[in-house]
Amino acid sequence: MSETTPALPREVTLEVRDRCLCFRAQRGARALGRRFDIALKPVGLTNGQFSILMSLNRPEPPRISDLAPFLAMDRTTLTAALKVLERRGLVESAADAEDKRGKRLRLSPRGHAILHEAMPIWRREHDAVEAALDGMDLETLKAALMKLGEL
Amino acid sequence: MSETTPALPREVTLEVRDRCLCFRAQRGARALGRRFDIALKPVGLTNGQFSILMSLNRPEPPRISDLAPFLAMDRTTLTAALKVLERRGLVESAADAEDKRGKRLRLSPRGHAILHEAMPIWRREHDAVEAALDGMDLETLKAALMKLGEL
DNA sequence: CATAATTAAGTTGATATCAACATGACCGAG
DNA sequence: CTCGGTCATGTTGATATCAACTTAATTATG
Repeated sequence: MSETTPALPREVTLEVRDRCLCFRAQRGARALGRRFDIALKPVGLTNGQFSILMSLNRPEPPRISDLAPFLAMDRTTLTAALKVLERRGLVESAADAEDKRGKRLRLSPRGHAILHEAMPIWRREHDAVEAALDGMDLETLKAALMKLGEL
Repeated sequence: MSETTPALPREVTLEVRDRCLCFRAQRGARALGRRFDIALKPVGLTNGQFSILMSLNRPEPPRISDLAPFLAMDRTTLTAALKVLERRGLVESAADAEDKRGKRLRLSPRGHAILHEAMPIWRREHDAVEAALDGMDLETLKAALMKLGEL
């Protein structure tokens, strides 16, 4: 006993700091999410709500379990998020006629309207972010992030 | 009143789907975080806890407000996360001798030990993720994510 | 058709995230 | 020295995140 644990060498920490994609992804996602949260605040949406509402704009109303993999989001997280959006009247849900286990989700008129309001903000903010990434290869970034989302 | 809101055109949704970095970053970060959470479970750490502990391994014990910008994390989020790590005895804190407002954070011996245990897992997992990104330009990805974290 | 396996959702409990607000410590101007 | 501004941190309330468990409906098997 009383065996002294050696301190984790500083070089190991620097190896992680230099390589870790997970850390960088969390960090970048937090910062970007915060930025869009602030920008979208005037219309009363968070970046996540904006993405969820946008993903509901489909010809065929999706079910929760269709959306979860698309958003790479846990199904139960989505359930909780939708509860808020339904309460606010932005999303409507109805039991699937074909399969009573399922639930079909669609944008309400107010849901459409709020997205309309949000679009100019999204465009302005997105342009600003792209400008800040000045010169970096956007296509590589987008492709890599999509790939990560499919892990 | 009763002015019918036009549905958000499908093309607008497709524009967002095609371009939105925020959506892709959240999605990728969720998937990647989940993956590391699962891999690190045997040692009892989440990806975020791993990153926080790792960022504490510095010659000079940092304060909360030094770490928050480094992690691009809200200060109060960090406070909450540290509470858990302190409770588990992985992190120790002490009031800054020079400035009693501040608090210096450092890894306990158990904190060092758990990082030791986590390292082989992190290496294996990170190698696997890099392999899955097969051929994509890692340096561009890392640089872009760092840049996003500084927004 | 009856029962087992599967599938879609919901619930619970723990942590994560952040804005808004509150407290106490430091510091500079007068 | 003291008062006003700033700084470091903490607290609260709302939502986000996910694993584990539960319920109800469907499907597959014998």
